[in-house]
Amino acid sequence: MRLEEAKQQFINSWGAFGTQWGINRTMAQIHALLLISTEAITQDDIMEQLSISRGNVNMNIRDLIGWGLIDRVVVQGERKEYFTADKDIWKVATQIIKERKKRELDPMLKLLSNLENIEDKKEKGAKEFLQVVGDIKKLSKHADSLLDVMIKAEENKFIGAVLKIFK
Amino acid sequence: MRLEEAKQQFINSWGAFGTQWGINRTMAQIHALLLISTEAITQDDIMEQLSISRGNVNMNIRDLIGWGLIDRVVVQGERKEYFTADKDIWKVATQIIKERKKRELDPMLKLLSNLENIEDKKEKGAKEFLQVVGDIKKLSKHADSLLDVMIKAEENKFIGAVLKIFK
DNA sequence: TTTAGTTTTCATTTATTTTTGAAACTTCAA
DNA sequence: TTGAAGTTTCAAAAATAAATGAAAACTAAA
Repeated sequence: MRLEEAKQQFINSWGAFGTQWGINRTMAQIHALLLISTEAITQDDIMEQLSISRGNVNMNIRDLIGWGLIDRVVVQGERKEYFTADKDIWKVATQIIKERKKRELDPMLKLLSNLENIEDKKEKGAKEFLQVVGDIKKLSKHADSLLDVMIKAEENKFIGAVLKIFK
Repeated sequence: MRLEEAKQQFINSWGAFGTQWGINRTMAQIHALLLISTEAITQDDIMEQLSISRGNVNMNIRDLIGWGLIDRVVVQGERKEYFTADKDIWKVATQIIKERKKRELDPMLKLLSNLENIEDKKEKGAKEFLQVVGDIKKLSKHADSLLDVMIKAEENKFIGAVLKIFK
């Protein structure tokens, strides 16, 4: 396989994996493209490389910035905006974890706490319901703190050194 | 909030969360319904409770069985098939991890190894590409073994005892 | 066998998500 | 100011994913 072919396959497969994880295919592809771009590139570059429309590029870039996965960079003497992605995969992973935690785990914990507040706790089946809800909540909380440790590892020198095995 | 309302909200929210994780909304709802059902229920029960068609129920049940999340059970003297879900949330989690690992992580590792086999490794940009691919592969492998530990914990008494803190 | 009850399949339909592209908006140099 | 270069928005179109429902295929009792 040649380099260009491999790059193309990386972008396509990354898009396909994204889909399975509930991430927009194009967003994943743009991220993939930026990951393997040695220099910052423009919206026009992305449009051309992925054969997609300007609007599509623009919206997904905005999302990716919202996820903290890519950055705008200013190039001296250039009018156009350029974009880059952080190449440190561990940082990418912790950033994604951080965001998904905030967007999904936190709301889930809130929901579960809510559901525990039913009035008729003596009702038939209430015990079983509360058991399941409580168990999911407990597991979610453990996952939450486990992920916190991983995120902190990125920010804290000491934990980072300990967890370096995983880098 | 009353129990019935809470159950309904649990099912609906679970479906919504599923969507975000790339899981079919109905599949997640059926699983939720079975999680909070004290007894085994039939396809007709599910159709009625979730207001969905027979075909839909049937296909999603098949998928859920494929994921190892629900089981067919035979009820004495009944012609119809009944279904139950394992209520042990830790088992549910490890089962999902196990399956996603098999369906997604393994193929990803295979892809990445493939991409490392480019012919023109001296080409401009090849070094950076191989760096990113290699890094993702490394991280994936670490995630893979970390998840293996978690899965093993479910099957191995000793590790299980150690990780009991997370249950 | 036959047949009534039950499950499965899958071509079509429906719903949801994503993409497009043109207009509106912004920015900045002349 | 003006206008050209660049960016953003969003209604409509296209693509994709999911659901329906009726027919086919099972299954077990009569």
